[in-house]
Amino acid sequence: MLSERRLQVLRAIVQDYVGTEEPVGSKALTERHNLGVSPATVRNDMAALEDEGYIAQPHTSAGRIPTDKGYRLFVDKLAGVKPMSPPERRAIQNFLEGAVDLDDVVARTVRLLAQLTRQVAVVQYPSLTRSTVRHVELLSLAPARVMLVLITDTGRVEQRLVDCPAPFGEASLADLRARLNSRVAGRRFTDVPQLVEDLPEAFEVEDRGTVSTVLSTLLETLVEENEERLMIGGTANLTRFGHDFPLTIRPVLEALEEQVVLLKLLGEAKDPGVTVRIGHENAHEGLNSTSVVSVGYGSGGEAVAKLGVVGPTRMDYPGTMGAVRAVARYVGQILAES
Amino acid sequence: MLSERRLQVLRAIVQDYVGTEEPVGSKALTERHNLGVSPATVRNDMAALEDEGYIAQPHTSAGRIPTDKGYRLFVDKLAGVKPMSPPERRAIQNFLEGAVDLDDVVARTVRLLAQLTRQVAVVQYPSLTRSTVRHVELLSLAPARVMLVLITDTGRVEQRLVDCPAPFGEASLADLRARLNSRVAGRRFTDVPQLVEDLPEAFEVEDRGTVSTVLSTLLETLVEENEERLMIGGTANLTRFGHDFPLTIRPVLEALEEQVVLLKLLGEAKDPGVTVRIGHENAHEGLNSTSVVSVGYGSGGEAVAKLGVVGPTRMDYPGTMGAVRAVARYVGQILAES
DNA sequence: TCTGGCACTCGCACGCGCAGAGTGCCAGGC
DNA sequence: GCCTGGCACTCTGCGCGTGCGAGTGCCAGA
Repeated sequence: MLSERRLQVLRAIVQDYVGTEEPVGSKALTERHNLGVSPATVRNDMAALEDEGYIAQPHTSAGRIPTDKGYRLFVDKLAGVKPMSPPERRAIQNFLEGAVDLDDVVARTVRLLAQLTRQVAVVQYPSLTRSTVRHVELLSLAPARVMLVLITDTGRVEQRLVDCPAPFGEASLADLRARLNSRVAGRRFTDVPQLVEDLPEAFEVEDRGTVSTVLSTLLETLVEENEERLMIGGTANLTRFGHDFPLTIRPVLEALEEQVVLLKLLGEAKDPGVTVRIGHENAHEGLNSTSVVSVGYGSGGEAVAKLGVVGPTRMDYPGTMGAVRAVARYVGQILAES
Repeated sequence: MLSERRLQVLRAIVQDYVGTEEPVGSKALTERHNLGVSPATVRNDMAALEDEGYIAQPHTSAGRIPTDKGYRLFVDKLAGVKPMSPPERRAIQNFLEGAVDLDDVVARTVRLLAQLTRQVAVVQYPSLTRSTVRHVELLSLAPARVMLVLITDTGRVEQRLVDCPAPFGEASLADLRARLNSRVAGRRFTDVPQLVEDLPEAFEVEDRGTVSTVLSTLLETLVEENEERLMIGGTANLTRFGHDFPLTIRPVLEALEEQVVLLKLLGEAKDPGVTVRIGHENAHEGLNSTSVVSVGYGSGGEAVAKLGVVGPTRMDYPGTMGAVRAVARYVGQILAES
């Protein structure tokens, strides 16, 4: 177990390194933080911290920098979440309230997060897993062609073209529309399959094929919608990564383009609060020198999606966590209102 | 006017520089291209080309590199568009045909372009300016709340919530839906405003306010939709920019995030064929060291949107132009089929 | 008009040495 | 037992000078 002072030393190292981006030595530490002890003492503590794997030296006789393990301890034990100031909160709220539709909400959220944290922001579109169906619309485009429009309670709209195995009359279509909506409107996505299971039986034999086709398209759409979309922004902030960033930045850009990777990344965060994954804690190796700060957000009590930022492990964790948490909270409010 | 050989020298310089990324000297030129003359002669030609501003030396006694003006001449006079090989064409077609919906078409196109050109790809969503309305759907969500869903012939769906000034009955709603569709279905966006102008007059006085509100929301949506969306990809290719790229890459990333900038960029290309804007020809100064190769694409004869790539001025123009043109052609085909 | 030759100019890589920062360790003091 | 000041040591980074090589411009001759 580390003594109280050693923890303070670690905290000071993290703070200084995040600020200066340069390895920090014992002397500088005692000057900038009044720890009440001499550099020599700090040196001993640093040696101990290094033995434990919390800090490391890039090369002999340079200062120390925190390791992933060091950051982990810092985040877990040594630093809280820095709350946003009231003016910042107001700015966030104002900015988000200007949004005109869901796309705009997401777009604004991305910009906001990127600006506040000066890092790369990632925002997942509100998930439909927990969403409910608001309305299903069926439009006849041709005798054997139907357009299916799904509207969810989060305001998303998805459409699919359905080629019917047989011509389908307007009357049958209206019938299907009515039956379908009476069963699924207001219900959860996950409940829909069993709710419509026996629906084809209510129709004439010659229409059953078409009804089945429409239904299976609907189910596909529901599933597909769960493959979330997301939006990223603030990639220009990657240039602040470090001096050697040509090598670092490349895999990060590649990872950011793989939506699957990002979704998995956000998905891994299970905590109700802000989750931080540091360096090698990230499964994707392109992101081994980055940290991901993420949190769920949602209109009600339930989180319907996640958002977060990706930045260098050397980041201001308390500030970033505060910004991410605040933005998530206000986005949730906006979604609840609309 | 430059002699034939000097043009050949310029062409050789561009090709070598694009290949090696290093300033090219007179000796190397004569070795790699059999120009039939000695280095000394080439030197004279190079001096002339430099006087005319087609090439420059980064510093005294280094080789020459092409200037923007040199690339311009190269693109206009010295190089054609390199057609894709049949296997490449087949690969493009196969890849695009796997798309399930419009979003997927655009997403695949971006990936394809980025891969083929190894540069940053930008694809604009098919424009609605020339699109027509397929259907307008109105759904009653609450007594004084209507959801408006617009479906276009390109398969896009947009929805808006409308808060009505007064409660609006189901019957009136159905009436409005019918009248609206009979007027605007199949019509061009640009024609819609005058087509619905006198529509409120057909309704009872107490409903007119609501009808007007719905209509103006519809018109807003049409206009807003013309603020095109776009998708970008392949940003990881920016890392191949050059050795000094920290400074170069930053403004490019920033420009890429400003959709407005990109749209303007693509919009500037007026030619029916492939357009190339080189270095300082780009209005946005963050893109002064990049070239933009773009082309319109569309389902019919008309171009409904643009796509292109952004890369270093030192790029393989013939190959890039060929890839951009081929992708545009096949995307057009795919759109026409669906 | 082209060519070979020649002198010239720089940028760049290399080697060297120095200063500075930082460390580890040790002996002494509270 | 823990903290402190001192000291020797080890690196890295930087500035400087040098030599090399690539590339040029110019000129006289074919």
